[in-house]
Amino acid sequence: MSAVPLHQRIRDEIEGLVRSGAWAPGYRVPFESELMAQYGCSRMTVNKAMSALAEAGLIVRRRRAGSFVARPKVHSTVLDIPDIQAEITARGETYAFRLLAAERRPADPDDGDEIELAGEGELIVLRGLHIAGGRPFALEDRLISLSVVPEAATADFAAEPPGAWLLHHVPWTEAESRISAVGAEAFVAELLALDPGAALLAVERRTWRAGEPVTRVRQLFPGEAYDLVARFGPAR
Amino acid sequence: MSAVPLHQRIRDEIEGLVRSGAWAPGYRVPFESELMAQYGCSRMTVNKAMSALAEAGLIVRRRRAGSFVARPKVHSTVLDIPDIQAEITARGETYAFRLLAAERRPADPDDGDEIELAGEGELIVLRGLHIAGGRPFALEDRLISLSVVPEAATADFAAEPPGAWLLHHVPWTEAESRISAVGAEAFVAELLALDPGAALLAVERRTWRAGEPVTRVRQLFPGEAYDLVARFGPAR
DNA sequence: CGGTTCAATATGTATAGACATATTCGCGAG
DNA sequence: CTCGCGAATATGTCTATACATATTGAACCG
Repeated sequence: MSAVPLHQRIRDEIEGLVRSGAWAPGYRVPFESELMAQYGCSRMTVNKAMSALAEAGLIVRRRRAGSFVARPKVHSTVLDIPDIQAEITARGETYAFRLLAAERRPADPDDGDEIELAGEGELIVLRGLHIAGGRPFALEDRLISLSVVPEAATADFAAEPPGAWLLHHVPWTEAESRISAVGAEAFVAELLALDPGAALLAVERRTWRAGEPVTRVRQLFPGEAYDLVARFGPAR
Repeated sequence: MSAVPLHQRIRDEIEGLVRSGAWAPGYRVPFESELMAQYGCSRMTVNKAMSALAEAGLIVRRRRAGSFVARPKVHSTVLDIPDIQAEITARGETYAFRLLAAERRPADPDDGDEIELAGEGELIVLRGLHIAGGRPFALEDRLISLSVVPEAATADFAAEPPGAWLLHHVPWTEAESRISAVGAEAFVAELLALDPGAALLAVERRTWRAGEPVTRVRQLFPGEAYDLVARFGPAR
């Protein structure tokens, strides 16, 4: 009853192994000859699957060396506000992250976001301030699921901001962003050194890895300070 | 000196014909057998090119019938705020567009945006208000290049808002969006029925077709009224 | 010891042929 | 005239084979 063509099945299985993290970036995917043996098919069939994965950017192929799980480009998924730190230093400004609060605890049973992330397990709950050129640049509130990302328990988010840390440690995620504009509440205005009511760009992003919720972040940017740029067109 | 493989060349040439609009949506692409003859190669080579185009969503293939230039899904390019009208009616609210100003003229020689769009030719310059459920929803300022889209000269933008009209008449575009938050100026606040200084979501989008600039639009949304949602992940 | 050459190897491209499958068209029966 | 069925057709999948090309590692030589 397999209406699924073989090259598709090979492709899907490898894609699953990559996206789930079972094969980390840099891992050497089996050679075409090995996959031929494993699936009992011809090289062209394996090749079709692997070429498609390479075109999709999940693997990188090198003659004579083999095929490897790609290291996702930091800028991969457009608009992701990929890495505020990288963004700022690329502009030539100094960057700092001030961790305002950090705790580890189970989900608040009244908070849907927290329950979705933590399940029965625990969360990391963070608040921090991104600082560019000495001036406040963004306020960030973040939740991280410890059941999906146990390594987060021992990460030092004062040294490496959580966004950057997650990008480096949890590749191949999917994300959904909601973007809106809000006026600054009093305590936010104070933290960002703005007048109360000033226009802020609000970004809320939720991220999954192979269907498992990884993190949820809310970021507030002074409206004038940040332009979110998204470009759509031919990938190559 | 063609380091370009043949299947890639076939793919690129067809992609160019589609993206430039030379082959409109619905056009029947030559059969594999015809392309075999045209390029003097085997069917597998043609097939590789066509399969890739199909996967990229540029063409649709139907057994026995042939291959056709795809009709781009309105929602294709994420985050494009594709069609405000469609968005609003999908929510079950009534939609209206009030055209506040429309003119046709050469580019202002002091305005870079206008010159880029018009070149030596003329522009359509529009201002309009999107209205949802009887209340102002967005203010839109738009430029359209008449040299790239001559049909725009005879379009009735009071009947069909310019965003929707362009989506239906100029497929296969690329776009770049800049998103920020601003406080409402007095005249904007009045048009949108808000207090001056209220937080607005500002979207500026520029669109190209095969490298030619098509349109540039600035839209202002009441921050609380609109959530821009962008989702990133497996395309299929 | 350093550098060059060369052969081994994994992927890249292309071919010809075969059979499967979905869809359409036309023909013939009712 | 309509319905159903079968033949024609374009794409979908897969095989076996061949040669090209980039890269690596090791043998070889100065």
